[in-house]
Amino acid sequence: MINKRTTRDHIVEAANQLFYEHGFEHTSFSDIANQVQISRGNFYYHFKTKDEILAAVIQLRLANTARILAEWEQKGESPKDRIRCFILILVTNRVKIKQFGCPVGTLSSELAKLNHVAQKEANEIFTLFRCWLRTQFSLLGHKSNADALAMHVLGRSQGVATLVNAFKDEKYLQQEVKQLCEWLDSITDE
Amino acid sequence: MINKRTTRDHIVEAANQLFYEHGFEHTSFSDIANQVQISRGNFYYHFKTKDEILAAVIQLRLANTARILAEWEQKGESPKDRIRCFILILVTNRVKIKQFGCPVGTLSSELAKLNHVAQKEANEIFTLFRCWLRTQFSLLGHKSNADALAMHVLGRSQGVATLVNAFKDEKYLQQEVKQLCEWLDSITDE
DNA sequence: TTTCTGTTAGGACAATCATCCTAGAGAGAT
DNA sequence: ATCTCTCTAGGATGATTGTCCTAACAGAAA
Repeated sequence: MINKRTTRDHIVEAANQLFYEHGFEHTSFSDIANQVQISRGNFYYHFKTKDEILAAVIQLRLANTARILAEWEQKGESPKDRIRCFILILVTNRVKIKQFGCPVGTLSSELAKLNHVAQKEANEIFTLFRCWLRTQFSLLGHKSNADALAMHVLGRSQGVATLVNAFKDEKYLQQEVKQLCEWLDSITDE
Repeated sequence: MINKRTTRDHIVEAANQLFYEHGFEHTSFSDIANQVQISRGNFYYHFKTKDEILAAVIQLRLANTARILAEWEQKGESPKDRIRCFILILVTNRVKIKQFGCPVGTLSSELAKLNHVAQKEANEIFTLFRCWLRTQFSLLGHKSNADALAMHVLGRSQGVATLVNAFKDEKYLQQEVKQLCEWLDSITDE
């Protein structure tokens, strides 16, 4: 029972990484099986279809995201600090973003093109960030337009991730992060 | 010669559309052949490999982009008007963006994940916009940071396109476009 | 007519894909 | 030892992929 869970976890973790680095469609059963060092037959025992793996990967990402947001909730003293934590993931994950873009945004747009059933679930990851940011902006006193501000920050991050991925320009990333932080300052202390 | 809409052109146009709507990898030879109503054999006469079609599609997009930028150059009276033209493509193409995202950004990130050889050529489309915007900001008197401003507008647009595609929220799009235009005003008249 | 050249159709090819199946290993219980 | 159950391995399946081949067609040139 314990052994089953670990193998399954290994599969989901490998799929999570490969879906991010090579895309959902460009990742095959064999790719994942090779990464985990198990046979394709064993693989099938744990997941009947590719969509099942995708669903599991999305669940994993949702859980990881929720965990990170909870951590920020504790770490950041003020709502402003917490929002800064969000902005700074661009810096923290810059190496991977340069190579593969934002995991949330790229999965979302890939599934949109495939017209995939899991599209909605994948976008829930966006929604987690959105709601969390909205809460922080509300706490900052921007109750009336908290959602718009949340979407704004989310969009700015997405844009930066896309262009950093295209141009591999770290200076641009730093510049935009700085600008975003300044924007955050400008709407908080008045 | 005058009305020379050759089979080859039809193929490239169909591929251009399908690559945008379903992605490069998820579009097969058969898909394109079906769309153009020709046989796969005829197809092969015009393009030996899938990468050749991709290269042709990118060339088509580069030409189309250059044409549009030239049009804006003539239509827009001031550099500011021209930059506004760029910002407003989000509104003009909002229906397609909602469904499939930005054609430039999504192709770029897909090819990045595939580690495709045509990655660089695809990013040239971004570069066309970037250089054109840079020129406009230079003409506006922002010579020293024209490139940063160009990248900023480009990034904001990309972010909006990604989130509109995910959330299908047209009100958010309108709001961000308005904000971008206001930002443009704020850095021009002082 | 015959010949040549550019174009088309349709099938063949090996490779790869997601999926499915069966045999068996290993451990624990009886 | 036998039985049972979870887990694993590896091959088979049929569909689809990108790629390639060859025969036939059309129109112009000879």
